Amino acid sequence: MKPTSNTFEKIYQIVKQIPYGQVATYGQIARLSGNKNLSRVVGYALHVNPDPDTIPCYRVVNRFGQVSSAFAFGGENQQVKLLELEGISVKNGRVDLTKFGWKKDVF
DNA sequence: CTGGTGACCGCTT
DNA sequence: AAAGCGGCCACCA
Repeated sequence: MKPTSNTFEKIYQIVKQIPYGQVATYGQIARLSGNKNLSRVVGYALHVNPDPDTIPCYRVVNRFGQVSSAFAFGGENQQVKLLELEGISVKNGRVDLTKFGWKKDVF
């Protein structure tokens, strides 16, 4: 059991729902969580990342498809590497949300 | 207890 | 059209 706040749990739930080979944005997760302004808390939620095994925070990027610098959960290159391993082309730390953006509609 | 910050985004003027 | 500002939640000092 985790006395974690309901909001955090929701965020983790959404991030866990991110399919393979796709990336979601903080705003998107925040919106799906219920409050669009939760975007900030989303970042914090991944920051604590209590379950990096279930929460692929590396699949979460900002609205510009750019990976945050503070991410560095084990190496900025590691983050980009993981995305590339998923089949996501990372250009200069940037991802094409137009191609890899989490589109629930298409899926 | 209060103030301020933070892996952000959207809206208003 | 562009620019600036606020807002929500949680944690830290």
